[in-house]
Amino acid sequence: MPRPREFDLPTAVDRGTHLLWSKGYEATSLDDLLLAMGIGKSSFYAVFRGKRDFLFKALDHYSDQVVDTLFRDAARGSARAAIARTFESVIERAGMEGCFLQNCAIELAHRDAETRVAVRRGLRRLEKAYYDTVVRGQKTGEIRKTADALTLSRYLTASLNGLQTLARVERDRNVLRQVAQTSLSVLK
Amino acid sequence: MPRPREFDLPTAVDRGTHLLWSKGYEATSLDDLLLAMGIGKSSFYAVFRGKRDFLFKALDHYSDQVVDTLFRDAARGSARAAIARTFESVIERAGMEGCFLQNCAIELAHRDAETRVAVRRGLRRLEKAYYDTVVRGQKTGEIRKTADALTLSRYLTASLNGLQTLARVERDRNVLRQVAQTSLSVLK
DNA sequence: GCAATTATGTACCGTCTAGTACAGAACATC
DNA sequence: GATGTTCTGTACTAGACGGTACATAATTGC
Repeated sequence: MPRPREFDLPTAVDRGTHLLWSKGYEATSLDDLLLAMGIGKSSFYAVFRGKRDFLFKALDHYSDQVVDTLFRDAARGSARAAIARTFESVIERAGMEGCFLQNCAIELAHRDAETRVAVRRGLRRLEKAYYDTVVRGQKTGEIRKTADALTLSRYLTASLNGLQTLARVERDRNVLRQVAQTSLSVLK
Repeated sequence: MPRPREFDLPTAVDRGTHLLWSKGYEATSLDDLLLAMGIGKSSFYAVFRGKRDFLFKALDHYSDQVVDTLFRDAARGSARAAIARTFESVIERAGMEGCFLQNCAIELAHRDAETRVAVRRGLRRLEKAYYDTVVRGQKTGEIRKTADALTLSRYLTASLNGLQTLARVERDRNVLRQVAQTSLSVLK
């Protein structure tokens, strides 16, 4: 009975997410968003309550993906190397759009409780991925056992975000690598 | 001959800076800005070329102040304690407006070259303050001499920004303190 | 008090904003 | 092919946006 929608919703969400991610929430107009998603206004409002509502969907969508991307193949091989790879991938993308979670944390979280919750949920997932890897590294002896795994995972999450900030203005990848190396030296 | 302006320019700049700092550039309208600064449009455009021009003035103004504030009395007493105090003052202001330099780095730096330059200049000042303190600490033996002072100062700048990000969504100050302590453990 | 000069308030410009209303097109069922 | 349902393009709203133009008010030197 119902006519099926013409566009692919996951694809549209993915495209819209990337736009909010790279341009920021306030700087992105609804028309920008629709153009990037490749859909019309009516279709958009048929699925989402508005721009703000879409932001939460985008944050969830991003959170789903980022951990998978950063921690691909993290379960095998060296735990320290897996963690180092997450830092390296930030360095590779220096000067680009950064981390959507951090962007929203900085732009919106201090004045919007709902966004704060969504960002926190995403950062917790990242923290959890670090935690699992740290625990594994502590078992194999790669990572010192004198430090609390939970604290270390939070420290790594914060350090990654610090590196992201620096990567916005610092183009010299060797500088970023030295900073990353210093951050990771805590694990030894 | 010329009629003197009615408002105090430094005060107006300071107020405007604080608004851009707390609300973000895109989310702040020119009218918001004028209201906060307590001046009219004509007066504003008589002094600044526009909203964007004011941003640069605000960034410079902020950069002048933030280092002074964070490193007040940093030259005397323990160097490690002075650095720890900068982290502590971030923790005290958890959930608030964060660091204007980081905010602009995240919101604007990747798509605006001029802002990037202004932010980098500000972060370099912070880095320099850390550098001086680290060098002093290394002389007194408080901070290990095996690490390069310049790298350490960059690491501290990045770590402070990482803590700022976490402080946007994490209200538990003990968690933030543990992360800060882990960051500072690199100095030993 | 007068003229010269400059700061300021206000009205205005065209453009863009998020969001709504609605007509018509496209599909599934029968 | 008719009918009912849903999707989608377009026109529209009311207001906000950054920025400009200009008349008026306020101060100075004389």
